[in-house]
Amino acid sequence: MKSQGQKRLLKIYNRLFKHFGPQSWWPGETQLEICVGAILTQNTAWSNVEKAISNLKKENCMELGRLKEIKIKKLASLIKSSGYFNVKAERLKSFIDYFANHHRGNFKNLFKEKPEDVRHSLLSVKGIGPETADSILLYAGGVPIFVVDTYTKRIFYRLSLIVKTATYDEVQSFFMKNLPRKTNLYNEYHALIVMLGKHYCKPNPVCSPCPLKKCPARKNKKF
DNA sequence: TGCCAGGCCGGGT
DNA sequence: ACCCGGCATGGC
Repeated sequence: MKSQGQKRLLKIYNRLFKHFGPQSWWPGETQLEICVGAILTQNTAWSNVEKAISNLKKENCMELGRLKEIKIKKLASLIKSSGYFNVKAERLKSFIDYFANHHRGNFKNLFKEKPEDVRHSLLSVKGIGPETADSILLYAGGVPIFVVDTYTKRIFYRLSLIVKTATYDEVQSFFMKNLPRKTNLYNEYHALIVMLGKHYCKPNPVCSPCPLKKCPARKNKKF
């Protein structure tokens, strides 16, 4: 027996999927690249991250050994376009150190632990918070865990499905309680939410062509 | 031009 | 336990 919440979330998903088509995330070729991208895109437009990733590749630095050796200043200069380049260089380094030291730089080793344990240890790495950890779990590890971001909160608050003050964990469990635990569904759903958010769901609600017709922000209501 | 972008940390209350 | 400033580039 499906609850109202379950039906509503699936309906929204279907509408977004129909509108935008399959997203086939993550936009990265390797598991390492997904992790790097997840850190670089923190509070940053993906277009800025792309340049940084292309710089890293150009210097053959999208590779564990090189990332271990590279000096922090050099790394920062390569990822400049992604913003916060000093903190992000530190964060990349702390992830790389953790990954190399605890898992011998092998993703099979990382993901063979229980997902809760992987999440917990990722969160203990300085610079990796819940969204980055969950992005790594879902998109690099194929773990069925729902990724929450600012768009998710904004959109589903406007749809009155969550409260304004809902925490990351609260929003995540709302989705996971109301959706089947399917990696592919979570993968596409989050990607579609980002797509919607980028193009239609700005902080200042002026969203007339938004495919979610029930969203009150279409009428420029204040939130 | 100011606002915004696929967060997170650390210090202060 | 919350709250807030700091971190920074690039696109519109």
